[in-house]
Amino acid sequence: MTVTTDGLHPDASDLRLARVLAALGDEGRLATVRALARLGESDCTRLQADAGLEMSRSTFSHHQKVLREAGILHARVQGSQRILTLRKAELQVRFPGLLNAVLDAPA
Amino acid sequence: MTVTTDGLHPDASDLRLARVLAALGDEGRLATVRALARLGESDCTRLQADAGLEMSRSTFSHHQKVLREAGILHARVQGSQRILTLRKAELQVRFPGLLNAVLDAPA
DNA sequence: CCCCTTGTTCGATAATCTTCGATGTGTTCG
DNA sequence: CGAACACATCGAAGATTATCGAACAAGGGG
Repeated sequence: MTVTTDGLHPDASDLRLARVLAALGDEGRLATVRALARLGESDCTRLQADAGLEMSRSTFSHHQKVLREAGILHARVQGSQRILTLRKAELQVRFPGLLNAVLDAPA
Repeated sequence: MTVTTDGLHPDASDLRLARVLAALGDEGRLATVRALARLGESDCTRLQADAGLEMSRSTFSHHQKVLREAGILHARVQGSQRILTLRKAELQVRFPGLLNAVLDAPA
């Protein structure tokens, strides 16, 4: 059998539209997603800086968790840091055109 | 001169992405938008029923206001009722592909 | 082994959102 | 005019979310 979930990231088929939209419906999280799209991948510290977010580390961690639990980004452990990536392909399969529309939209 | 705003609906150029996404990031409001896309246009009472929303009239009015202030739908007065329509064209110009992606997405 | 860095989790507080019933406003109809 | 209808708005209660600092866990380097 194929294990499709790790308990941290929802399975691609479980992504719920309202939840994805709600996660993206916050300026800070939207900036985070845009920055991650530019960077391709990044650790948390750099991503927060690149997104221009002045908030505590714990608050950013919270927002990152919201994005992760909505299925928008993926985190993998690399040494002492977590490398974040957008789940572009899976989002495209489930909600065709959605992420691109968001990333291409004016600020 | 051209009057572009009526105080109730944001101007097309003022639509903010995060606000639009936040407005859509709620199951009830999402169902409302989907139903309105099917109906083309509708008064509030019928739209609420068609969207399958069991909530008080005042609560629906509140959600309708959130959608309107985000620039997603338009209300015009017709006699004693308000006729609601999606601002499809304006959304398409400002955020190409976004509304279609939402409407075409699986529930 | 200590310590610094990275990031999460917890507990508290503040802000925002949801929901309702009551009330108000304008419309239509008898 | 008066009742019935369609919605909006107000004010309050409850739920959810945002935010922070403190405490915690895991890695990497001296």
